[in-house]
Order: sequence, then structure tokens, then C-alpha cells
Amino acid sequence: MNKVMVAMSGGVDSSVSALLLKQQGFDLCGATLSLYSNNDIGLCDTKTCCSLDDVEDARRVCARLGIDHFVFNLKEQFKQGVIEPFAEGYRRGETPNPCVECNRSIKFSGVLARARQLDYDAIATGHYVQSKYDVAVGRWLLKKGRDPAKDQSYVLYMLTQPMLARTLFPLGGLTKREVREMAEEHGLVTARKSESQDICFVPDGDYAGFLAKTLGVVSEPGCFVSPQGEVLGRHEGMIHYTLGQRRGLGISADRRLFVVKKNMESNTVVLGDEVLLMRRRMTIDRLNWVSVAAPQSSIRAEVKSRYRQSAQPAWLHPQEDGSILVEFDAPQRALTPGQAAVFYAQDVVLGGGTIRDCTLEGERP
RNA sequence: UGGGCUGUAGCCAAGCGGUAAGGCACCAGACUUUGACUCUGGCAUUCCGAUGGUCCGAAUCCAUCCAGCCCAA
Repeated sequence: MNKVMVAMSGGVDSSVSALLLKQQGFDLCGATLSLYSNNDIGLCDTKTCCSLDDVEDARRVCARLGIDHFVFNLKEQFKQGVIEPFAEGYRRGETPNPCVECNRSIKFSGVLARARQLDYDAIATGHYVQSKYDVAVGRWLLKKGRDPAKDQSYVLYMLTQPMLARTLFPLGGLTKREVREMAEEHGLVTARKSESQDICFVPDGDYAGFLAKTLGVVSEPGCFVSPQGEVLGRHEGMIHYTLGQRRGLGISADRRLFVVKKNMESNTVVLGDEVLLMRRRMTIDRLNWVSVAAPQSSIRAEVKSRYRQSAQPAWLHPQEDGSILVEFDAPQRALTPGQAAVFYAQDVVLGGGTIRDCTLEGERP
């Protein structure tokens, strides 16, 4: 495995990833995906992960490292695999995670395919995760990154064994700080690029406006109501809200109010106290098992039901229809359909899926 | 036009003579490869419905007026 294609977003992480592999003597090239054009999204500025500026930054880093740089056009795939499902999710009243979808259907498969075409043995990314082949069970294990603050295994639960077999994660054992310092030392132009990003194809962060204007998602204004059905005010349309949300409601009360339910049939958003968001169970579908085979009976795991939330102990109960019923030891806040749920055993990613339903019988509506 | 109550920032609301709590909303940051949550900071530089008065000193006491609500007629 000598020839490696590094997926480079134009950020500091993938830049350092390339740097490290270069230092290790791999025969390297960089690849940046072109996922949308300005026409698709209106304006495009430097805040997004694959804007023209970012492509240029990736190119500059490659030049600095003395390696080839390719740009692959995956606009059509991205539109079908990420943007449209994103709109569909919101139409259903869910809160989709486009980053997960991108990793699932675009990024890895896209770069792997191009790598194969150009005769590269493997690909690499700048994700903070670790992988290793477990000889005993004959499988690749996907593990959390060493830097707990930056671990990105949550967004990679959909990787498959063939993908893991051909993907390197050079940053898995590093901390963000070390990565920044390294970029600084080697004068990479991306060393100080900002960390934060919104949804990459929504340049100004106004995802609701994007859904409405560009994707034609219809979302009529309606009523905010209390759990008892009392009208509290007007909302701007379902797509503006997600479970557990507090800000931007514009409803003043004697206490904090949260979105506790989205009622698509009546086009109402139910506002109430935070305790109404607590649930112990949820159903997960679109499953992918990474480091283990699909379990046939109930197993213990820690489950992350949201990015940047610590994994919580739970039982995983396989269901007849192939889904998994997650039963947390303790109630969890705002389990939200459309978001990813990822199962862990310590640092190992067992698998994960999409939260489908969390208002099961016997629990609060 | 008999009686009672209320009137403090966008909303709710403390204060009951000593120089304007707090919550919500909002705004700005932090955090963050999703949406959120969370955290930090800012939010009546002036007078608390209006006008007079008492007092060293009032949003707090008194008077009148205005507005709204309620109970009687």
C-alpha cells in the first residue's frame, strides 16, 4: 500500500493528513471534491468546506508538498445523495444530518472510485478517528480519535469493511492542537483556518431559506401551542424548528420553552418544558454494522444520539423488521428523528443508523 | 361614573421611603464538519401611567387625572 490519495477539503485537518503521509514516504496525491456550483446554492463564500477558495487552498498545500492535486466533479451525485434527501427529511418533519449522508453516499465511495481509476491503493482523510485490523475476528475496527474533543467517529458509522480496508486516518492518534502546530510549523496556508462550518452547501447558514428558495420546500406558518393545546403564538414554518430547540421561538414566558413536538398534520409546533423531551427508547433503522456483525440478540452498548454528546449506556434490541430498539438506562433529551445514532463499545464503533421514531407506546406523547 | 383592583424595559414580574431583582424574548461572542442544546457577555445612565405635593431623599406616602380590568347596579 504505497500509493495514497488524500481527500482534501481545503481545511487544516486534511492538509496535515497529507503532510504526515508525505513524511512517511507514501506516493501521494491530493483530491478535492467539487460538490456543488454557485448556481446550485446561490452565493458561495469562504465559510463552506468546498468553495472555490477551499479548492485553491487544497491546491496550494499540494503544491507545497510537491504532490499532484485533482478535483473531481461529483455535483450530480451530491445533489441526489445529499441535498435532495436533506430536503426530503425536512418535508417529513425530521431533522436530517447532511454530513452523515455525504460520508455515506459521496465522499468515501467517490474518492475510492477515483483512486482505483488512477491506480491508487488507498485513500486517506483528515478525520479524527482510528482504524485497525483485528486479526482475531478478521474485521476492521473503527475507533474513536485519540482527542476526545475532536473525535469524529459519529459521522463515520456508515463505513463498510471494504472501505475501511482501503482508508487511512493519519490524524486518529493526534490532538487538534498538535495538528495545528504541525500545520503552522510547515507553513501550510490552511494552518489558521477557522474550525466552524455550517452546512457546507448553505453558505450563509440560513438552511430554512435555502430549503424554501432553492429546493422549493413548502413550509407554511402555523401555530405554536402548549401541550394542552393552548395557542401561544405563530411559527414561521415547520422547517425552522427541531426538537429541543429553544432559541428563535420569539415566545416569551416565565420560563424557558422548548420545542417538544412537531405536529405535521396540524402544522403546529408544541412548546413546553424540557422534561417533556426526555425519552428512554428510540427505534433505529438504515443500520450499518462496522466493527461487528449485526447482533442477533440484545447487547449492551453506549449510544450517541447526537453529535457532541457523550455516549450513553443502553441496551440494543434487534427487532423483527431489522431495526434496532435502543433502550437507554436513563432518559435522554430530545432524541430526534433523522439524526444519527451511533453504537459504541468503549472506543470501538459497533455501528449505527438513523433515528426513526422515539414516541413509543407507554411514553409521553 | 356605586364599590374594588391594576398600571415597573418587547413580554412576565420583584420591589412596600434610601437611590430599579429575576425570568422570558432579543442581540453579540464561545463551542461545532448537521439541526440543536449549553456556556459567556449585553440589554430601563435614569426615574417605575401622567401631573402636582410631603420628605434630606419616593417606583415606593398623599392628591388629582388618564388607561385597563372586575363586582355591583
